[in-house]
Amino acid sequence: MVYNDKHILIIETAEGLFSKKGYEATTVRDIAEQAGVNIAMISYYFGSKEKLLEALFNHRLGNLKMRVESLLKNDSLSPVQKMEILVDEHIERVVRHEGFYKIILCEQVINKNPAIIKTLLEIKKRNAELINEIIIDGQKKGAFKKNVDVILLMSTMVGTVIHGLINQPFYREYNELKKMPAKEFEEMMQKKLSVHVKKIFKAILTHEG
Amino acid sequence: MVYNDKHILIIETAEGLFSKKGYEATTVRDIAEQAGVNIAMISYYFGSKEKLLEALFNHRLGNLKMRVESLLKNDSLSPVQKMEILVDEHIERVVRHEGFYKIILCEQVINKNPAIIKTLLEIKKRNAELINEIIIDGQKKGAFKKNVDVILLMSTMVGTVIHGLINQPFYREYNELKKMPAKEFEEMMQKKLSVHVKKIFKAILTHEG
DNA sequence: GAAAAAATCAAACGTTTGTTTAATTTTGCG
DNA sequence: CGCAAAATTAAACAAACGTTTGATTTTTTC
Repeated sequence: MVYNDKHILIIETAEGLFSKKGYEATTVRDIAEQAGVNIAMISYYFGSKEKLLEALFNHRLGNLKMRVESLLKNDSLSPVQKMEILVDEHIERVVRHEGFYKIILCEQVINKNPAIIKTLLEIKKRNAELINEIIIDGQKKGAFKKNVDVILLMSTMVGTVIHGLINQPFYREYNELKKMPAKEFEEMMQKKLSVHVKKIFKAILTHEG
Repeated sequence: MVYNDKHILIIETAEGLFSKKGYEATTVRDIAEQAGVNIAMISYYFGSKEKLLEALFNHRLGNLKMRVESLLKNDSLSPVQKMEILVDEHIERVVRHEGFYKIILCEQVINKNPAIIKTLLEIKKRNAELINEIIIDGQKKGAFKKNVDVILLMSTMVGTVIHGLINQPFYREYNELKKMPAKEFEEMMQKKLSVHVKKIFKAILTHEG
């Protein structure tokens, strides 16, 4: 399925509403009004509200050819460097599409749509295998420890980043940063998350000291 | 507000459905049927579906007098020990009420109910201050590093644990543990999470060698 | 430029939603 | 018991939901 401009307008309008109000609480009338299209267009283009959600997942995850996958083959990078790029890549993606990753978070818990479940599972599996390859390479080179739990490592990365973003308003309040401009704060948070997660990865993976 | 047996039956039935299907997708008819009560009882007892959600948050978080708070005053425990107890306490709570913590996860993103937002913010603030006290104590005693980001530390703990639980089915598949009995797997996962998060905490907090 | 296809629209569709009503049963108390 | 309060019920409520219809406009194709 290839989407034209109007498809994408509707999809991304829906994305914004789904992420703010949740999928179920968002009505097709909401979406149509905010996108400036007739209500019937959503069924006309996508078939149903649920198919629209599938289309959103398709739009955001369909061509997810990770830049990162090429660097795996790059022998000039150390396992540690590869891990750092992987972390930054993930953080950048979640920051750029924060709304969508909030939707994923909720739909992972709630959703029973087989197509969406399958998509998410495939991505997780691919990421786990990618990370595992780097880890095994690092272990062979003596840089990484034995007995690394790949899924727990991923859970920490994904969980830390999305919770860091969800906690942003609380972070501002707790650290008395309410006056900081949004843009500046966002960049600071991205940098802090990057340093934080990398530090965790090093602690779990490497024999530092 | 004090809840009788029927209140609690309805609240906990709703909890199960909310956590599986989401708040919006769960109907009061679902709840009434599964709880074995008449549909009108929900409005009669709680006023509305939304008030029922508030009652659930009240029920689970209202008397959340942390066992943990007493140990803070306990001078016979080291800061590291306190942190370990704190981590285990959190994991145990989330494992025991996995459904409820899934609801929190989603409602944090979606919900705009002022009472719920306020409750969650207060708990976060109290937890942050509790953790911060332990950290400051650990720093004074020379056991902990300077410049610890409390909110990021919390985000890692909370995010890792809930994502670990969400990823359980994937964990089983990826690690080929499908045949392991549910009970045994759950205990293993809880133990793994405990070790994993504690390791992270030590790496971020202490000057290990 | 005429015919065909695609896009857009207002209106209506049947369902389902949370909530309320009004009648009835059960409970608690003097 | 007797009576008031609480609990429970089936039925009805209006509102909102996702979707469809059928007419109309716009675009594409030859």
